[in-house]
Amino acid sequence: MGEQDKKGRSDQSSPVTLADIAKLAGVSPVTVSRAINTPKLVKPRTLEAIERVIARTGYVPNLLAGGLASRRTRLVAAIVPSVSSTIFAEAIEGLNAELVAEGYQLLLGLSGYDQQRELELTRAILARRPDGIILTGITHLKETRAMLTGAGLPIVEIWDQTPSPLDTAVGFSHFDVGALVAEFLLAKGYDRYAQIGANDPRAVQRRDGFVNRLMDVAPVELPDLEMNSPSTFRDGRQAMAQLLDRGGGSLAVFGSSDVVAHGALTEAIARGCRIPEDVAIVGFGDFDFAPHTHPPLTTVRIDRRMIGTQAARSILRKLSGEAVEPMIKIGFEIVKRSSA
Amino acid sequence: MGEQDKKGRSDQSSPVTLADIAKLAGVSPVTVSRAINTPKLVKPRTLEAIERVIARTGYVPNLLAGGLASRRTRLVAAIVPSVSSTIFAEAIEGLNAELVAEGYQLLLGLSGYDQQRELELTRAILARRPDGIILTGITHLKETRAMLTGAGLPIVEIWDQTPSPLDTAVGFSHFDVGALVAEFLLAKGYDRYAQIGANDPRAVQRRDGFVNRLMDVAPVELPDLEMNSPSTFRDGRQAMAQLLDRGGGSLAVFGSSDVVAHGALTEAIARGCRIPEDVAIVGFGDFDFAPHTHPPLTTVRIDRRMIGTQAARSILRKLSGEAVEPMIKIGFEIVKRSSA
DNA sequence: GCATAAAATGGAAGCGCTTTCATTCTTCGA
DNA sequence: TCGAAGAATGAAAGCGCTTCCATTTTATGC
Repeated sequence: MGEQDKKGRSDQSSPVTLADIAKLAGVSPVTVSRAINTPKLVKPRTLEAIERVIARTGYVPNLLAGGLASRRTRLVAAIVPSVSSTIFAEAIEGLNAELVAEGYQLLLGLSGYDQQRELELTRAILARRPDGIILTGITHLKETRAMLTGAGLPIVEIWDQTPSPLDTAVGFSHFDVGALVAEFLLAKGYDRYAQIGANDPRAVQRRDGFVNRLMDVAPVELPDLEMNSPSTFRDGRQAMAQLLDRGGGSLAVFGSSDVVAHGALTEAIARGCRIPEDVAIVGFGDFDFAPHTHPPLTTVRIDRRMIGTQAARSILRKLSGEAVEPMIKIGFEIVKRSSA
Repeated sequence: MGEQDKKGRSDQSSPVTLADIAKLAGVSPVTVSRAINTPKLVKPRTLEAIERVIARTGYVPNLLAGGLASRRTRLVAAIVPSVSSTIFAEAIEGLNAELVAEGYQLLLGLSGYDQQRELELTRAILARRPDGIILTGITHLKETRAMLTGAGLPIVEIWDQTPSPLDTAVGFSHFDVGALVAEFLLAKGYDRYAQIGANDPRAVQRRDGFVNRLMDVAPVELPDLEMNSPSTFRDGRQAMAQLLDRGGGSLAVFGSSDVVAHGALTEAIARGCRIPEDVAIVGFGDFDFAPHTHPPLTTVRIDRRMIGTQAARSILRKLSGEAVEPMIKIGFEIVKRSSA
């Protein structure tokens, strides 16, 4: 079992077509099509006969042909930076669950935080005529935007908030997250405030919100390091080392993700700092490990999965002709543990 | 910008077709097709003219039509249990990178460790006529196997090892992993040996290998808990609690994943056990957090990404008519840290 | 300058399905 | 028993591309 012809002939792939089923069942192709797509339009007796033939032959409809003819592919595409980061993975899971329940399939694109790649992916994806597309973030290349709006399909931008989405957006204000964390830390009172973070647009927004809120209180220190997204444990550790080397009083740090915050935390501990008296750290994302770091990490929680769920619903609703609000907000909250 | 017609008319989606381009460029459709797919068959002058028209009109080829006609979709599907577990996410990333480089797209299916869902996904996926398909594991429903072999496309089963793959497999022996861990723990000498794990086929294989190797030395204890995959931190903690409650001497535990091992470790620490004198723990997967647990987790490392990479290569090679060895083995090794 | 091979191009058919729109069966009230 | 309305079914066309083959153009050698 399982010998695979190497591309040679005898490759009858799916020899059985809808026409074959029709012939075997003694009906016309249209009827078979209806039996599959709109069974209630077919007389029970006929339906049963057709289903029997389908089962017997192992017929698998060709959705390429179907999609070409009907202009509906039941395919929804999503472009995310990465999937090995829990943050996007869970959104994908939520998205997928919702889509599958409605008979849609997920076409995945990974952009690696690269807008040029996002553009190429968009082109490749649009070529498959998905019924809808989901993008991460609200900053895209001009060409990407043009291509997308020209394609005339439902679009959802996730993970961020904007008054002017391409079509629809599901997310929250990263600026507000930064401000909230600043507020939180401010209430506890530290001598120094710093931010450690990556350079993707959303992380930058969080930093800006943080900096902005602290503007009148203290300058926010930034480590002198180039940190590309996704930032790593090592990044966090190095950044913290730098901050600590500068000396000064008690330090409050906002990390652009739990990963980087965990690195920072580890460095602080390694240097014997007392947490959170000498050094306080707040992360972002509430990753799985956050409750289990030493000490447990205070962080910002977002319902990641819900982002995917809502994105799917937006698309699905649009496809069924319902109106959808252009901006769906997702909540966030600080989860207080021991690191701050 | 961005108003989305609600399914109404005026939905000319992609108004421009290959025929339009042909007309505008003053050539026949065939020539445009060649300009896109096999540019070297077209005279430079003509090519340039066509490309200009394409750029000007923003033409995006319809791959549904293309795939239908050519019987090649440049689509590769992958079914994995989940994507929010790093373990599969990284394989997906590796897979995707390799595919994209060759102009292929990834169609993703999430089975949630459910074979019935795997079957449904397989059917839905096959309907899109992918050029190849990747499945997780080597145990599938009879119907799934039948459908797959009948479809006549390259198949790769990943994450496990087998002498009789459906077509090709990329992975390693989970049984051997279990045996290796047993060996490792045995060398250190403990009074009791236990395994904590999930119930997916691969986790079970790891347990069996572990149990088998220890057979002549000591009975391997198992907690009395139902643990569905993916097993959780909480599962690990509870399981360890149970094992510790039973009393007895020093204990060596093999967890079916780093997550569950981390939970176990945490419980042991919470009870004041000395690690690794009183309790030793070995995980599986070498997840990102493994070096950062307290104490750092000893575990089994696999090149997860490479599994994806090799899977993609297998498919790609098959598609280009090259021969591919039916079983590609991926190495694994114990990463010794402080927990064992 | 001409025959010949090679390079470019085009015509026709068809991939496997769905969409009108038309036709044939049923059902049911009068 | 008949006719009308509704339920089932079917015929034909076409979705947008590629394939196969034939035809035209260009380059090459003598």
